[in-house]
Amino acid sequence: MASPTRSTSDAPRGRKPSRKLPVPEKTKVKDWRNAEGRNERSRLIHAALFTAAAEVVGAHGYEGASITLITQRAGVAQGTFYNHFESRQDILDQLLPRLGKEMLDYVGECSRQGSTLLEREELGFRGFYAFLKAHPHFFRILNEAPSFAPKAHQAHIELVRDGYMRFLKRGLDTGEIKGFEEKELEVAAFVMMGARLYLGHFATQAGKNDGDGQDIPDWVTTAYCKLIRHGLTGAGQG
Amino acid sequence: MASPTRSTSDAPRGRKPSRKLPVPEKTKVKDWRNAEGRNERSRLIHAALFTAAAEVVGAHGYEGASITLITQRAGVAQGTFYNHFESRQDILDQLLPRLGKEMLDYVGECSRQGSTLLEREELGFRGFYAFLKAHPHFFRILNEAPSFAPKAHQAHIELVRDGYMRFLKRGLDTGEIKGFEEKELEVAAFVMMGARLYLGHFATQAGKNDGDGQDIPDWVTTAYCKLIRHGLTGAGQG
Amino acid sequence: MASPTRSTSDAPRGRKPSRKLPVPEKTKVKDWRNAEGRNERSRLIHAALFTAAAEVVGAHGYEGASITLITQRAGVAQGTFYNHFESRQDILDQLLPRLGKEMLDYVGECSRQGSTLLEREELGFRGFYAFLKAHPHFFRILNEAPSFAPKAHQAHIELVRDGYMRFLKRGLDTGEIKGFEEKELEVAAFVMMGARLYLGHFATQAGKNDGDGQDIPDWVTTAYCKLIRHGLTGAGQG
Amino acid sequence: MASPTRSTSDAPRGRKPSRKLPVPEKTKVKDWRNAEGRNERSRLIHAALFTAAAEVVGAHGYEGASITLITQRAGVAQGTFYNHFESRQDILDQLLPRLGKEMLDYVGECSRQGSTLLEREELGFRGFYAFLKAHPHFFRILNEAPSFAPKAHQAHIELVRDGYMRFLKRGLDTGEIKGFEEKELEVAAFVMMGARLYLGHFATQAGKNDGDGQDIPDWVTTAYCKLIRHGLTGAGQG
DNA sequence: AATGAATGAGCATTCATTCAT
DNA sequence: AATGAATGAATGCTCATTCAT
Repeated sequence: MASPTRSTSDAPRGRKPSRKLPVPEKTKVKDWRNAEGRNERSRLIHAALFTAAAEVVGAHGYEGASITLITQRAGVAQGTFYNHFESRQDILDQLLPRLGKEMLDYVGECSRQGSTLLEREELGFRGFYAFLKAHPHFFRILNEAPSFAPKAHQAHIELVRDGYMRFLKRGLDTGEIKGFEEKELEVAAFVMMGARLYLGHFATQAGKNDGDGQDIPDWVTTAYCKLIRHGLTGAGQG
Repeated sequence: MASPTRSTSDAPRGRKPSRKLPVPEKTKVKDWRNAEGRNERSRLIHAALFTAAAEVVGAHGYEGASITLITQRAGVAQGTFYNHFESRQDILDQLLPRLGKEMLDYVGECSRQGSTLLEREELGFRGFYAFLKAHPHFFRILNEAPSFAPKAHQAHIELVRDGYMRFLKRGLDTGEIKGFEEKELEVAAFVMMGARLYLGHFATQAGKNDGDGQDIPDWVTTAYCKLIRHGLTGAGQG
Repeated sequence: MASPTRSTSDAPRGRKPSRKLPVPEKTKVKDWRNAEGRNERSRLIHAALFTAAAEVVGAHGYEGASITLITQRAGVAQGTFYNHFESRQDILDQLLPRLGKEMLDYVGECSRQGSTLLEREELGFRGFYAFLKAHPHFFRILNEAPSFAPKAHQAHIELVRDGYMRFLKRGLDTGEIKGFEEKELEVAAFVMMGARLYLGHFATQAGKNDGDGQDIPDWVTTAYCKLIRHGLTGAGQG
Repeated sequence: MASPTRSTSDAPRGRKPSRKLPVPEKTKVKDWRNAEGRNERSRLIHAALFTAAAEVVGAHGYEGASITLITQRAGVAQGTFYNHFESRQDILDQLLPRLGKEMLDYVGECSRQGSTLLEREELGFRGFYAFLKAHPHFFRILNEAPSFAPKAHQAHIELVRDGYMRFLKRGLDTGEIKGFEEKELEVAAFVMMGARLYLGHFATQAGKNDGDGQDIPDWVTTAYCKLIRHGLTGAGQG
C-alpha cells in the first residue's frame, strides 16, 4: 500500500468496503412438479433433495438429517431418495463439496475486487461472512463436517488451503509478504482459515436463535487485518 | 532473523525448547478389580468408564460412542453405567470440561516456563501439541464437541478465550503488544485458538490411523511464531 | 312370582331364551399375505396387529403385551408396528373402545329382541356373556383397563352408563320402573354394570386356563333377574 | 325398621347413620430407628416396608411400585427388602390379603351396629366408603389386584363372598330375605360386591387429584338400599 | 442383618434401506 | 421412475435381583 499510516481497514474511504461486495445469490429451487421432460423432472427432484438436505442439516445437524426429514421437505417419497443418491452418507458427503465450491467462487470474486494482497484478504474475509449470511446453513455444514463427512471435509480443507497458498504465493512474489519461505505459507493459510472459523463467533453470537447469521462487526475485521498485517508486536505501525 | 539472541524459536540454543516442556502424564486407570473397599472400587469404576468413554469417542466419535462400547471397554455391565452417570449425554458432556481443564493446566504450566510473552506463547503452543500426543483422543473430543456437546464446547471456548485474553492483556500492559485496543484482544485470542485447531493438521496428517498424534514439525512452530509476532508483512524483520 | 307365564326368566318356554340371541361373530383375520393391492394389504396388517394385541392382552395382560409378542403373533416385523400405531400405549388405548363398541352393538341388538324392560335386561345380560364367550379376551381387556388404559376405560364406563340410563329412563316413563327418581337411575346403572363384571366369575371360573369363556349358568341369570326385579325382600313375590 | 314406608336411609332419625360408624384407625408406623431389640427392629422395618408398598401402589399403581420407590419411602437400602420379602411379587401379593382383612374387620364392625339385615347392609355399605376415605390406597390396591396379584385377588373375592353369603343366609333364615334359594345367594353377594366397586365412582369422581376419597353422597346410599330392598319394580313401596 | 453397587435381560422405539406395486 | 409400507438391526435405558462388604 501507499503508506503504512493508512491501514486498509480504517482508511476513511474504506469505511464500507462491503459496499464493493457482490451480492451472494440465494439458492432457489424450482418446483419439480411443473417440469416438462423426464430428464428435467429428474434433475429438479435431485436438486430439491440436495437443497432439502442442506436445509435439514443446517437446521438439525448431520445427525438429525434423516431420510424422512429430507424427503418430506423435498416433497417426494422416501424411496425416491434412493433413485438419486446411493445412500444417506452419499448425499451428506456431497453437501460440503458443492456448497464449498459456491463459497469459494463467491469469496474469490469478492477478493478480486481488491488491488493489494491485504485489501484482497479483507474483501475475502468480509465476503466469507456475507456468504454465511446468505447461506445460513453453510456454517453448520462446514462445522460438523469433520465428524460426519470427514473425507469431504478433508478435501474441502485442502481445496481452500491450496487456494490460499496460491494467493499468498503471489504476495510473496510481489514482495507484499516478507520473511516467509514458500513452505511456510501453508502455516499462514491454516491460521487464516482457522481465524475465519473461530471469528464466526462474532457473526453468530448476536444471532438470536435461527442461526441467521449477523454481519460481523467492523472492528473485528479491522483488528483481524491489523493482526495479519503486523502481528502482535505491531512494529512499523508508528 | 537479525540476531539469534532475540529469536525465540530458532536460536541455536533454543533448538529444542520442547526439552523444557514438562512431561504430560498419560491417563492410567488401575484395574478396579483389585480395589479394596467399596468406595475405592466405585471410584475406579467411575474412572474406568470415563476413560473408556474418552477412548471410544476418540476412536469412533461421539456418534459412535454407544453405551455398549463404553461399558465393554471399561469391563463392566451396561447397567453399571447408569450408577455413575445420568445418561449417555451426561458423560459426553463431561468429557470436554474435564479433559479441557487438564489441557489448560498443562499448557499453562508449559507457558509459565517462558519469560517473554512470545516465548510463553511458543511454549504454550508446543505444550498444546505435546498434550495432544499424550492424549490422542482429545483432538477429536474437542473437534466434534460443537456438534455433540454444544454447551460444554461453548463453555470450553469461553474458558480458553478468557485465559488467552488475560494473557494478552499482560502483554498490552508490559508494552510487548502494540497497536491493539483491549477489546481487540478477543479477536487475537480467537485467531490463535483457531490456529491451534487448524495447525493440528500438521500433527495428525502424518499419523497413520490411530490418531496417535505426531509431534508438530519445528518449522511449523517457527512460522506460526513469526506470523504472530510480525504479521504477514514482516515489517521490522530486516 | 305371581304367574309363571309372565316371568321373563323362569317361564318354561323361556328356558332357553338364549336361542333368541343373535350369533356373535368371531373376529377372523384374513392372512394379509394373500392381499391384492397395497391398500388392502395395509388394512389387513393393521387388523392383524389389532387382533394380535387383543389376543396378547387377553393372554398375558396389558403389562405383558410387548411389541415383540404382538408383532410376532401378527407375523410382521417389529418396525411394521410403528407404521400402523403411534406407540405401544396407542394400540392399548384403542383396544377397549373398539371392542367395547362391538360389545355394545351386539348386546343392544340382543336386548332389542325383548319387549318388556326386564325381558330386555335379561337378553342383554345373556348377550353380554355370549359376547364374552365369543371374545374370550374382552373380559381381561375390560378388567385391566382401569390400570393401563384409564382414559379409555373411563370413556367406556361412561358410554355404557349412558346407554343404561337411557334404557332405564324409558322404564321410568312406561311405569315399569317405580319408586326411583331420574337421578337415581345412575346408581341402578352402576349396580347393573358391576353385577355383569362380578358375575363374570360364573362364566370364567369353570373355564380351565385359556379364559375360554363358558356359558353362564341359567340359574344365575334367573337369580340376577329376580334380584333386579324385586330386590332382596321379594315383596310382591308371594 | 319401624315402618316399611320409611326406608332406612331417609328416615329422619337415620339422616346421619354414619355417626354410628366406628372411626377407622389410620395406619401408623413407628420409626424403626428407635427400636430396641433386634427382633423389634426387624419387625418395624418389615412393617415400614409393607406400609411403604401400600402407599406406593396407591400412588403409582402396582406397575409403578418399584423396589427403589418402596425402599426409599421406607428409608432402607434396596438390599434390605430381600431380607424381609421373597420378591417384589411377594409383597404385592400380601398387600390385598392384609389390607382386605382390615377392611373386612372394620366393615363387619360397622355392620353389626345395625339390627335388621337391610340396616346392617346399609351400615356396611357406608362403612366400606368410610374405610376407603381413611385408607385412600386401598381402592387402587383392590382395583388393580386382578391384573397384578390375581391369586390374592381371587382369595379376597372369595373371602368377601363367603362373608356376604353367611350374612345373607341369616337373612334367609330370619325370613328377611324372600324368594331366593340358598344357592342363589352367591349371585346376590356378587351383585352387591360389584355395586360397591362401581359405586366407588361416586366417591372418587369428586375427589380432585390425590385420590383422597370423598364421602359417598347420601342419595346414592338411599338409592342403593332401595334397589337392594325392592328391586327395580319397587312393588310394595307405595 | 443392613447395605448399595453391579448385573444383564428385557423393552420401546428409530431409521436407513429394500422392494413390490 | 416414483411410491411408501415392510423390514430388522441397533440403541438408550429400567429395574428386579444378587452379593461382597
